[in-house]
Amino acid sequence: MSEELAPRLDPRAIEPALYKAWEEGGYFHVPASAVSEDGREPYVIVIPPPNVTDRLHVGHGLNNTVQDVLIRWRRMQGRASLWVPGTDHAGIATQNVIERQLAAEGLRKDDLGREKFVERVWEFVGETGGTILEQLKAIGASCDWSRTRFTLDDDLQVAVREVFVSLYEKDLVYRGEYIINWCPRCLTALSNEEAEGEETQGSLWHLRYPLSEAAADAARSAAEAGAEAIGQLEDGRWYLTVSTTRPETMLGDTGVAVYPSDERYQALIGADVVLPLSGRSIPIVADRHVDPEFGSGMVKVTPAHDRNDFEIAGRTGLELLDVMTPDAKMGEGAPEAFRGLDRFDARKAVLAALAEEGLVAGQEDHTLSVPHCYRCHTVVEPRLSEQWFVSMKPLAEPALEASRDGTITFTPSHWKRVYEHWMENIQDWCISRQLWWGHRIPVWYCACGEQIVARVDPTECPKCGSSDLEQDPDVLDTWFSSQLWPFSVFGWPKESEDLDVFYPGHVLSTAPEILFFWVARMIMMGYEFQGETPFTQVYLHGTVRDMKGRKMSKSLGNGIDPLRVVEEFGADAMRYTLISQAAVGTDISLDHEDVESAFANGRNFANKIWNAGRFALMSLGDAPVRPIASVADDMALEDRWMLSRLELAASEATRSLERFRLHDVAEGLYHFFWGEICDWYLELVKTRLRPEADEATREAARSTLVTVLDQAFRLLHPIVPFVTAELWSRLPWPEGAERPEDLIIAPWPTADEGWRDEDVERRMSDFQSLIVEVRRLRKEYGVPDAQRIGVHLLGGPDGFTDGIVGQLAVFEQLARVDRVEMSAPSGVGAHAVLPNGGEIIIPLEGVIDVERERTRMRTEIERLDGLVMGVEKRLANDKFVANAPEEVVQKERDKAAQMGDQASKLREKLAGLEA
RNA sequence: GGGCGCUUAGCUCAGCUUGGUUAGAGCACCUGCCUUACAAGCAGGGGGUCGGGGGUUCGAGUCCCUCAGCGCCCACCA
Repeated sequence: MSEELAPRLDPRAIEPALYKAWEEGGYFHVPASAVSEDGREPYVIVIPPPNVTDRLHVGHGLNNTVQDVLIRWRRMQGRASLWVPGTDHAGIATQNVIERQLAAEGLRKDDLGREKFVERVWEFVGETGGTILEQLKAIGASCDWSRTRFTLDDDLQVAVREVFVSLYEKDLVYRGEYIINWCPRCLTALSNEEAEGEETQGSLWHLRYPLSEAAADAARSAAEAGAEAIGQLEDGRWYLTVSTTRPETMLGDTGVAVYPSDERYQALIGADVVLPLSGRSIPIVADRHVDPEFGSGMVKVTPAHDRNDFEIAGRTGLELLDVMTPDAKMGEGAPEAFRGLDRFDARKAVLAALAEEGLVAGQEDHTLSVPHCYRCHTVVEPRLSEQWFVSMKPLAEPALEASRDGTITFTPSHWKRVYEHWMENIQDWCISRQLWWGHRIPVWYCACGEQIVARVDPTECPKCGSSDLEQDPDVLDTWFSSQLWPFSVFGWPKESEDLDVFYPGHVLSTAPEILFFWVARMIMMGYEFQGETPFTQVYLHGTVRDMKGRKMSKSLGNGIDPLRVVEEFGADAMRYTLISQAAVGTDISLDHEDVESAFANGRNFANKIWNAGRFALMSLGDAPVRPIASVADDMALEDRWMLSRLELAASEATRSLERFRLHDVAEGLYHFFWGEICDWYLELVKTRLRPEADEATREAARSTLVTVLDQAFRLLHPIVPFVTAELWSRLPWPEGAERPEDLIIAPWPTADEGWRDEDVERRMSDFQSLIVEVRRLRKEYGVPDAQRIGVHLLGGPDGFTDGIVGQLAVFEQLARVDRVEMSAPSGVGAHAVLPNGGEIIIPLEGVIDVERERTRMRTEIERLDGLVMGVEKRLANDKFVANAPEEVVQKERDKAAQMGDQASKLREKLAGLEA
């Protein structure tokens, strides 16, 4: 502590150097031997790998701060605390970025060809990939960087193949032609999770389909029987009515369905309909999927463009007719007049053509959920297509059980139900993607018809011996590789000490958005391939939103750049601000238009810590510090109080961390440091620390101060690592005590020193209320700050006034008092009664407005009387006394007595004033 | 259509699991202070019928029912 510290914290001056020192000190690196040889208990978090192309946004800031807080805390607890970093190749997202780049150059991906395109992506990823990991360092993330992985690394590719082939061998991966979600812009299949429904205001059109001549009699009798959906056109033809929200799909209709036992239409089952615009004859079939209560009770069936219709066709044998091209234009199967039209133009054209023929029966407003591509937001088109799927039901069983039996816990707990509901209703997962960037599907096709699914690229067909094999052109859904992340990062399927030691991990921290995409699938894969869960605690934090409650996003332009926040206010300020708002289960809102005030709280706190540390270091000086135990006899009330509060703060912080109550940890420590250490302790010991103070009392204060700051910095370190580390390293150290090498590994306070002392806390509380009351009276009567006053103290519990005598010096300083007397003053004065019954009277002849003082006292008496009355009413209630716990009743009695006492003292005083 | 969550000070939110001091915090606001750690600060203060209604209870912000408003998730009603 030789150099002067700046009066204002400059994070840029300390943060980069500290981070570098930690990294070089090897504190982030955890080899397997740390566990296997040292016997330390592991604590493992595997990072949710951000997309390689990502830049750090405030959501990452929050998620990674949460993880870092947990990792740093456990590290200080002596755990082998490992945080594995890495990035995800993010199939569609990354491919889209490159495609946009190409578009800017006037190119399309086909101009390059697959190989060149993939090369180009690798090049891009090589240049910018991992930028986000570098950015994580700026916020202080203490990852084991030596373990950084990428989901497309060679050995992770081995893992992906092993899983695909192994699932195939277990009949859990299959290929088939089904209706899948198709993005006509990305030109790829999507999983159900990747098709995000969005409430949209659309229309429901009612269309008339003419029936064949042969069905006329059946139609007439149905109409006469009251079937409203059946009618007669002007030209005499009979028609039926169907409804749709997507009229263009009618071009692909291959049937009309009714509920099997729907009496209205029994006669029509088997009859033909003449599909308008196409002129094709399509049959009326019976299928249980139809809800006879809805609409006309008749449904147009478009098997190639609707999932339900596809299933109806499967049951009834209706034809599949694809009328669209991959980019969602009307195609081959559609009547010539419509070919080449975009689906939405075709919708208008179809409606116009139908209207011309008098076949549009009506249109009504209809809100429906329209699926959009989660990457490019294009409306997803259900499409008949041959794809690879994972059969999920068998995989879900152990993953569901793990939640039910509590092996895995969710914080906040309500996500447990959401997770279980999804698992219970799980659908098969479409995993093939018509993209170039990703894990290529390890399947080869031979001209002889053989399909080869292999871990290693085959050179010849095992059936016909041909070497003319073609690999499946598709890649796997990006989540197929990220679901293996908790064990693929440790080298699986190779056996390794890392895997033995660090799997399973402990906490998975992420946003709820990817609960199904990722978290659920990791759990399933963990059970399938490791036989146990990949982690036991799932912590789902809130979303960062702007002041209007909108999610922060690039497209809305309402984001906050966390690197700018770090640059301007420091990583500590950002971390504290985010964590202090991260109450379990709630979103965080920050004002993107006023970043300074959004992070002011964190910045101010970091600065407060800095200044308190600066003051302490200056006051402590270089002289040796005595061990805390050796100064116990010389301690003042505030020293004992401070140590007692320290122990309370430590145990509360630990308890909150264990329950992921990070918001409580942050606020609790904020209050402890600012409200107790700074506002009270430092003020109380200021004079005792001066060189001219009595040696014994000075040394007791010095030892206590060093102890409390050392411990407070440890408690604060996980949240605000930089400012605490900088100050901690400069703290003088008690003689004979062992000094940890760095704050980052200093043992976490255990709060078991036996410093808690309720009597001390109560006495201190009396003393604090005395000071606050004097200050309040001074203010109330307008006594200038500079003016010293005299104070008379009366009454209070036994020992109260004696205690004050011991604290006279600080009392005089903190309350700006120059005389304290234990007697009643002769003249009038400002009067107050303390909670413990003690009375304060400040003689202020000439200053006091007697009338005002009376009014004030009357108001106070009234307030107290009201309270006492309430309490007495409760005490008079036999049921209360009988039912309430003993201590509650006792508290009420004490309260009544205490307030009654205060009131009567005021009354006495008031009488005196009035006389 | 199901499921879940939210509604507490001007703003953002704690507190509800396990009912029991006079309901808290940060920011904002008002007043006085550049008191040699800190004006990004210090000291003091104002501000809430805990969304409406009903119920259980000696006692409800907390538990139950109900209504209203907001939000999220899931779902194949054409």
